Amino acid sequence: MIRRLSQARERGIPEATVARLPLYLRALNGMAERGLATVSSEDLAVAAGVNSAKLRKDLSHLGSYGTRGVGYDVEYLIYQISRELGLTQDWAVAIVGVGNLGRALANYGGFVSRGFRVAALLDADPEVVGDHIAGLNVEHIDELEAVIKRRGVSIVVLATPAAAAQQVADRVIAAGVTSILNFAPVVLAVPEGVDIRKVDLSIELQILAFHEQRKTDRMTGGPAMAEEWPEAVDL
Amino acid sequence: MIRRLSQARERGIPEATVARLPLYLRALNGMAERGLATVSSEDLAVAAGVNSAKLRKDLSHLGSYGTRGVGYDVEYLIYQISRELGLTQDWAVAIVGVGNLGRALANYGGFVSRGFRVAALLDADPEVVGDHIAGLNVEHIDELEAVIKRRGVSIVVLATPAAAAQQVADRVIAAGVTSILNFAPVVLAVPEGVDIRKVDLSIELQILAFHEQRKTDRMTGGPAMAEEWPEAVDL
DNA sequence: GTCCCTTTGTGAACCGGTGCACAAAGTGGG
DNA sequence: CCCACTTTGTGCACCGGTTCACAAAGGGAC
Ligand SMILES: NC(=O)c1ccc[n+]([C@@H]2O[C@H](COP(=O)([O-])OP(=O)(O)OC[C@H]3O[C@@H](n4cnc5c(N)ncnc54)[C@H](O)[C@@H]3O)[C@@H](O)[C@H]2O)c1
Ligand SMILES: NC(=O)c1ccc[n+]([C@@H]2O[C@H](COP(=O)([O-])OP(=O)(O)OC[C@H]3O[C@@H](n4cnc5c(N)ncnc54)[C@H](O)[C@@H]3O)[C@@H](O)[C@H]2O)c1
Repeated sequence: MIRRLSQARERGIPEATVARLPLYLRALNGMAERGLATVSSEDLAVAAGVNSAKLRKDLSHLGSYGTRGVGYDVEYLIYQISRELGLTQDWAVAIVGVGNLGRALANYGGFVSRGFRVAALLDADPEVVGDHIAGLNVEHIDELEAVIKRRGVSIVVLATPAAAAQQVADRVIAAGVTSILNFAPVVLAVPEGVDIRKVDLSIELQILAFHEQRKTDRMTGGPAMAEEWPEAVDL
Repeated sequence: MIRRLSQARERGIPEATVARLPLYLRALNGMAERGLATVSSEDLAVAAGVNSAKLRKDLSHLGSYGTRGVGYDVEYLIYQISRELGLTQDWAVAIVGVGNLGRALANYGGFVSRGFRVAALLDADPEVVGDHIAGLNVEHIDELEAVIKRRGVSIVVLATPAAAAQQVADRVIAAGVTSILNFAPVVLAVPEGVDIRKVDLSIELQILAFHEQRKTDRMTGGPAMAEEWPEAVDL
C-alpha cells in the first residue's frame, strides 16, 4: 500500500466532525463489547444517530480506513478515532468548585473510563477544603497554581458560582491551562488560544421551552393572533 | 406606529438564533439590575460574547424593537425575548433519576429563577424513594405517568444510568411529554415531534482533548511525522 | 479470470448561518 | 428647520457543513 499522505489527514478536521467523533467512538465501543468485528457505515450511522453519508465523510477526514464492499474494522476504527481525539494519552483534569455539581462530577465514573483522570479538587470554602471525595482530598484554591503544575493538569472543569468563574479562569489560564469546561452561567473572556466549552443547563431548558411553546401554540391556533403584547411596557 | 406584521416574526426563528436568545437575556438581566435603561447592539453584543451584526440580525427576527440612534430599551427587550422563548409562563419540570447528578440539579437554584419549576423527582431505587430533597418528595418511577399528568409536567430531565434512559424516555413520551433534556450518554430514539437535547460531559472533554493535543503537537513539531501507527492492529 | 454484489469515498449542489458594509431612521444641537 | 452624528435593520457575498448520488474498489462465487 502506497503511503500517500491522504489528502484529508494532513490539516484540520472540521469542527462539526470533531464533535461527532466521540459519538462514533461510543457506538463502536458498544459493538466491540458485543463482539462485532466489522460494521458498515449504515449500521454505525444508525447507532450514532446520524445519516450514513455524513458518517462516511467524517471518517474520510481521518483517512481511508474502510474496506469497500465490507465496512470498517471495529477495533481498528476505535484505535484511529481514539488517536485522533488524543485519548491514547491520559489527561489530568482538575475540578474547581466542589459544591453540588462539583461533587457529582467528582463521583462520576463515566469519564474516568476513557483517558480522563480527575487529578485534583479545589475549593475556596474552608468548610469544604480537606473533605475526602472520590478518593481525593479537596485542596484550597490558594494552591491552584502549585497543584496544576505538580499534577500536570491540562484541563480544568469550572464548577464555581458565576461570580467567581472569571477570576478563577484568569488564574487557571495564567498557570498555563488552555482548555476549560465551564459550568458557570457566564460568558468568560479569555485570550486567543484558550479553548472554552460551556455546559449551560438553563440555556438548554430555555431552548426546549421555546419549541414546547411553538408546539402548544400550533395546537391551540397560533399565539393569541400575532402581536398582542400587554401595553404595560410602553417604551 | 403602524402595526405592520413585521416580515420576520410570523414564521420560524433560525435555530442558531434561538440558542443565543438566552444569552442575550442573561446579559440584559445583568444590565437591568445595574439600572441601565437602554443599550446599544454593540454593548449588548460584547456582554453576550457575540459580534454586533449577528446580535442585530438575531433581534431583527423577533421584530423591530430598537430605536435607531439610541439602541434598545432594556426592560422592553427583556420582555420581548422572554415572551418569544416562552418564559412568561412557567414550566413544570420533572427530574427522573435522583443520583449524584439528579440531586445536584434538584438543589440547583439557578433555573428555578426564570420560568422553570422543579415539580417532581422520580427514582426506581426504593432506598431513594421517599427522600426529601429541595422541598420535594422523591416518588417511585411507577408513578411516572400519574405524576406527569397530575403536576402538568411538560419538560423531563433524564438523569438515570444510560441503560435505563431509553426505557424511561419511551414511557415519558407515551405519557405525552415532548421535551426532554438527557444527561445519559446514549443516543435516544424518539418519534417525530419530540425534542431532545443532550448534555454530555464526556463528549465535551473529548473535544477539549482533541484541541489540546493539536496545541501541544504544534509545540513539539507535529504528530510523529504523519502516519505512524503501531502495527499492533494489522487488519 | 470474469461477473455480480456490496459498500466506500467523494464531487457537486444545496442550505443555513455569518459578517461586512451601508442606506434608512432617529436624536440632539444650533 | 436643517445638519451632523449615532445606531439600527438588512442586502449580499461568503463559508462551513449537509446531503445526494455515483464512480471506484474490493469480495466472493463459479
Ligand atoms: N448544580 C447544578 O445542577 C448546576 C446546574 C447548572 C449550572 N450550575 C452552575 O455550576 C456552578 C456550581 O453550582 P453548584 O450548584 O455546585 O454551586 P455550589 O454553591 O453548591 O458550589 C459552588 C462551590 O464553589 C466554591 N467556590 C466559590 N468561590 C470559589 C472560588 N473563588 N474558588 C474556588 N471555589 C469556589 C464554593 O465554596 C462551593 O463549594 C454554578 O455556577 C452554577 O450556576 C449548577
Ligand atoms: N454525575 C455526573 O457528574 C454525570 C456527568 C455526566 C453524565 N452523567 C450521566 O448522568 C446519569 C446519572 O448519573 P449519576 O452520577 O447521577 O448516576 P447515579 O447512579 O448516581 O444515579 C442514577 C439514579 O437513577 C436511578 N435509576 C436507575 N434506573 C432508573 C429507572 N429505570 N427509573 C428511574 N430512576 C432510575 C438510580 O436509582 C439512581 O438513583 C448517568 O447516565 C451518567 O452517565 C453523570
